[in-house]
Amino acid sequence: MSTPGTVESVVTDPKLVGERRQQIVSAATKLFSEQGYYSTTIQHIAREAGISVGLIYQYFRDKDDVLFLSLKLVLETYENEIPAALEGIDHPLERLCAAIGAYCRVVDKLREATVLTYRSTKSLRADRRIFIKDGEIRTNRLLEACLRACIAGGHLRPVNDHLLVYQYVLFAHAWALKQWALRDRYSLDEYVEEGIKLLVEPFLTDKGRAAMARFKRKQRRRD
Amino acid sequence: MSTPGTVESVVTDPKLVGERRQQIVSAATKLFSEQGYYSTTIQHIAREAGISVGLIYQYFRDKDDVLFLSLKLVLETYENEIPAALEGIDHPLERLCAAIGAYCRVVDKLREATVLTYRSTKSLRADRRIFIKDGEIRTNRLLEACLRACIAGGHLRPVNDHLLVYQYVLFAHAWALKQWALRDRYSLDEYVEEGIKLLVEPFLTDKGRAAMARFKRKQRRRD
DNA sequence: CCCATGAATGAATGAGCATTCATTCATGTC
DNA sequence: GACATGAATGAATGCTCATTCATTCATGGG
Repeated sequence: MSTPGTVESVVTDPKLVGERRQQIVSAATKLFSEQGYYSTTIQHIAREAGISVGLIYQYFRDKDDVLFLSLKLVLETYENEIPAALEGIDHPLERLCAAIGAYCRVVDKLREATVLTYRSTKSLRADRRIFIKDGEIRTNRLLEACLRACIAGGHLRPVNDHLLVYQYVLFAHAWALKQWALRDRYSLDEYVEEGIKLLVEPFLTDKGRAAMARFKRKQRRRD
Repeated sequence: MSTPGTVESVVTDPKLVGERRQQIVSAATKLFSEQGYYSTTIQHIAREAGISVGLIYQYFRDKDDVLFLSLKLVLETYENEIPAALEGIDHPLERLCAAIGAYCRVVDKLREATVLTYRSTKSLRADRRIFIKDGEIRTNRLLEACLRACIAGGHLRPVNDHLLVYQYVLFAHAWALKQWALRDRYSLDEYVEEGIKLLVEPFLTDKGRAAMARFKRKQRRRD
């Protein structure tokens, strides 16, 4: 029982389980994000979700389970939305920029919850912590693939792709982590644009620079 | 009473206060880092420090106070060690690289405690949280000054210095935050070197590139 | 209409832990 | 050596939760 990625429920109807858990996790994520894991009580969560305390224990074994599914949901959103944003984009460079932009936009949407992953991953049981980290690695790979394609296509000069991807990730996360310092200096779009100037453009080859200029013109026409 | 940056003590002898607090904070930092703030009890801290529970309350008003001084110590270490590492270095570029290297080295030394600042700053009372953030801003300014000097001296081309400094900070913090992913790929020195390749070298002017080459030769001779 | 089954409730339990404080200890002073 | 002062102790207090479970509610089939 209790494989790392799974959470057990007393209730059997899968549809109901899905709905109730969604309801509980959504309330929990809000409260965990605002006040942290330990300051949030099961009674708070129940009130916020509009259900009784006991009901939570019909759908989760314990509080750790609730945190786990909350964090898992955040990571899954990353894993879903970034590929979705790349849909239909062909040029490697454009894909890379889109991926960075998408990452930042997801972080923006899940600002509080992203901070939560930094604050609370360590509060999880060890096996689940690893599970969550794997999710992060999977997301990184999405970016890494975009970056590698740019290098392979000769649009970016060869660089330490592994580390550069980390910089992209950190750049996106910073939008949530350092919100207090960035918020009143940049809009989200400006932030992304400046990020690309710092973390993509310096590595462009001549070929890449030409392609990039084309996109920028195209984009300006779209605005 | 209780100005944000101060902590009150029942004990009056300043020397004793300094020693005991050091002893308590050191134990607390260790435990907070390992298990988090809420899972660490005052009784744990007392045992780890080899003193009684009651004594902690002679030197700290409450548990929040202990966390606060722990975090404050980390920030102060940053603020002290980075300038110390720049001592006697004149060339702006060399200062910038030294500052980045020093930052990474402090993070390495305080690896667990640095993670703690991310996990637990929000557990502090609001006014103290601001105090801690100010400390971070002050540290950033150290780096910003180095970076600006490089630009002013024509060694780096003009860039968004504010954001680039954040990338430096994140790069250093990542050494602690993403330890599990970086540890077995890079030694600390390699990490710093690769960081400079990604976050400094791309912005070098011709003049800067020449200067950089000189330092590298000098450094190789030193090894 | 009567049961059986699964869902939902929320008061009660009990463990854990921050904080207090009555007491003891160490020292310096006269 | 008696006293005063400040340090140190750790058992006791009281509060805050996670978790349980006896009970109630809703439904659907017979």
